[in-house]
Amino acid sequence: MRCLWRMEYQFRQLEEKWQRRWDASSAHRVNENSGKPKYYCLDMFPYPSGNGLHVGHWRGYTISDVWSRYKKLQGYEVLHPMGWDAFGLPAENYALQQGVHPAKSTAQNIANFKRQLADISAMYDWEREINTSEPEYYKWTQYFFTKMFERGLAYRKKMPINWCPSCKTGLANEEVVDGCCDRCGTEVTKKEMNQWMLKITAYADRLLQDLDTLDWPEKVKRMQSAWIGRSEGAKIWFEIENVEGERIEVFSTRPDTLFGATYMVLAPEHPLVARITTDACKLAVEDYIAQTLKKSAISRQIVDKTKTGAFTGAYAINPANKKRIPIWIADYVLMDYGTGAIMAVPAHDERDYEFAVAFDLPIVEVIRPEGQDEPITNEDGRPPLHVGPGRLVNSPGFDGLTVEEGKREVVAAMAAQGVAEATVTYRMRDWVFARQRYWGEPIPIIYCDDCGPQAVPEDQLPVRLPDVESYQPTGTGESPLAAIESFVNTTCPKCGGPARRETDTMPQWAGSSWYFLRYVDPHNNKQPFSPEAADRWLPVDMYIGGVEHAVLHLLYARFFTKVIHDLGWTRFDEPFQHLFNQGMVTLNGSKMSKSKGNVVNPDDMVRDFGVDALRMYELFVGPPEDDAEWNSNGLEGVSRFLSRAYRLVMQNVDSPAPNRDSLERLRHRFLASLHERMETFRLNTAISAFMEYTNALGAESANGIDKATLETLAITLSPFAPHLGEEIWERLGHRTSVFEATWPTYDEEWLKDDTVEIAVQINGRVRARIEIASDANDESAIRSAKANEDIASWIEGKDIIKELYVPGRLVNLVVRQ
RNA sequence: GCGGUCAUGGCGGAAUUGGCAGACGCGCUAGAUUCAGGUUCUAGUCCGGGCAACCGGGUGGAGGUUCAAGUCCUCUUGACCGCACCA
Repeated sequence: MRCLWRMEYQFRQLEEKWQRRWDASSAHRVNENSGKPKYYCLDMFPYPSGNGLHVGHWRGYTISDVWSRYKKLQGYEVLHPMGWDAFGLPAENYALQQGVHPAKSTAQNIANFKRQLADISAMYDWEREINTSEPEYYKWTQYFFTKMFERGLAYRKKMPINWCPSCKTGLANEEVVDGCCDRCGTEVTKKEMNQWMLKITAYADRLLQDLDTLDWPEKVKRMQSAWIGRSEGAKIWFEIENVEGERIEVFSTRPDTLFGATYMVLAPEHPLVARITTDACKLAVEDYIAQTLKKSAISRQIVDKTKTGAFTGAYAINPANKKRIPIWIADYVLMDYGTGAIMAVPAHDERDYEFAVAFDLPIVEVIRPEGQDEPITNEDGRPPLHVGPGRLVNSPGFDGLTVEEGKREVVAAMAAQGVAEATVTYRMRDWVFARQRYWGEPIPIIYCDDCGPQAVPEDQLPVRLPDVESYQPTGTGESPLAAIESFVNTTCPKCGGPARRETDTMPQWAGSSWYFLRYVDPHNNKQPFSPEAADRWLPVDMYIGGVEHAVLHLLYARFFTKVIHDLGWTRFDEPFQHLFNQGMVTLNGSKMSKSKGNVVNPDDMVRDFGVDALRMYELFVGPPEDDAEWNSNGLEGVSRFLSRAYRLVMQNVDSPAPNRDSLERLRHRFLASLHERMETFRLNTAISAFMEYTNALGAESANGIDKATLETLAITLSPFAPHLGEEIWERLGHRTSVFEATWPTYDEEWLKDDTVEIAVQINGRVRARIEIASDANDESAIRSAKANEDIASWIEGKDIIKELYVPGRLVNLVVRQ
């Protein structure tokens, strides 16, 4: 007997050994000149929080690394980088809470994250590590902002924006979830501020249309599409009685119902409200506006949908039939959407109907369902609500048209009179891009009294974030930078005169909107990246991360990529060809988080079971896209498998058996099965394939295992368990890394058998199993089935009314009862 | 309210897309080894009946299409996700 200790799977020594070798040989460096086809596999880079990694974070990183190594073995030059999304609220709030300068706490957190990430043994090329908070990086984030400014895509506007009273900063619409701050959960208020905005709405149509070209989960595409919220309709202008020079502009998706507009509603914040309200109504209107402002965003939108409102005393003229219609204000009309004003058609809109009932306003039917001749009246004497299709009525000149025809013709007729125009409206708003916080990229704009706002020229970038003692948010609507004279006071790049710097910073999402471009050329100090390198590596072939960024990062990154494309930097205009959202890991049914106290620490798991075992369990725990409940027993199962596999290999590695057909057949079948499962990304079942294979090899091991089998195991296991793969490969006598090897292919010939066992069914129930030639035709298969003695008793004396053979699977005989 | 996803043993989950339901792992039962225990190995394990061969039932529920349904269709129950007065 050989030394027993060599048979045991000593994962700790083994893993340390290979990690040292990989480090020493810079095994994970990308070779730009290999001549191999490229593959870009990217993780959503983390913001380095103080909490460190748990086994849930491991899952996505493991999936992407297994995939990267698989692609490498398939002959691709794989770019698999990692970096830090280090600017922004999470990092800054953590720093404030700890009382440590964000630069310092961020550096500490990065060091800790990097140590923990190293445990995964992913093939990250750390030579390409990037950090969005370093001047070498954010110089270029600022550069792209100046380019947007020059193109009119970055502009300043005074408007009420979302404000988080706890984080003391303005927020983008995308950062407000259910009326609360996405970061801290505090209820968001409105604040009138002069803001930097990015004109993402100019790209709305492209962002929507190009979704079709992406290999992304349908769910994420639906979310982005809903967020963009394109709707076609018309602008219509209404004259106001006794008010000259002003018209009310509304947006409607149902211009066909214009004749049924019996009143109008303005949002309480609408600028015309004060102008048109009559003296008699002034008190009630002002009272209602005050009430509305008191209501928070939540109660206005979610909790209470009862219709309230106030009459302004003013009347508008319906341009279609010249009727006087009252103008109301109500909080069910939102200033943020469309024009902040609507024409109300109570007969054909649920909300308008409720409002009309509540305030006893007239309801006029203008769309009648197909096949109905007479008007219908409810018990309360009102026409019923009808939102579906039908034909126009009570619309002189348009009666009898369908809804679709009506939309076209009414708009055409009104447009001819200059009171309407077909148009498209989006739900998506422009991107509020300024934050009144310290820890972000300073917005590179200089205000000159003579020349106006000027972009900081490229040769003066980066505008460095000053190193200061006090970085607490002020809450006044000004950034902490505003108090730093030496930062604020500067000279105008155009006229050289005294000028002031913009003191707001960029949001957390700025740096991550183009980081995937920097990885291809991370040390370039002349350009954000080399266009040649970008066009060589991008778009990203596989982007892996959580679904929580569906309408934040993923939308912003697409927008930036399109802008950068339009600036002439790249040929592509979509960054991520294939997106994969991994499911989260739960414990006791809920997402792991430090605050819930249900985190499983990967450091402990690595210590007890090893890196390879934890990697494999992260996949084996369930389908990669589904949420999965953590179960340490499952980890033990995988660990046992690795021990068995290791033992099986080590028993045979020094004197492999000669090749034989039974092993060759098993091997090709395993490879076929593994191939199928890898290509369909069913990584949990790929692990099962290994278990099935080694179980089958266990039965063969009495006669020894051949070298081809052992090499196959080494190569195919290595994406999952890279240390074990390398070890086996080396023990087989190879001097180069297993990752220099080629993923083995299978031969269809070995998948075939001379005979095959099929089921014989009577009326769809399995009654026997028979062995037949695999190339048997229908006739002979059915003959064999009938000849079977178990089947004989089932068909004896009965009429067979149908018989069929599904090749290689089953025979079904249908008999009359 | 609108849109979407899903439901399979004691548990996590398989099922080449309409063709033998329950692969693989966990857990459990029995035995062997070691023995202080764990480890390791062998066999069994959807439910009911039977010593057994075998028989009957079975993929949330009710119908339907089909020679054949976890898979397709209709209705229904429950869970989860996204959006939510978007004109």
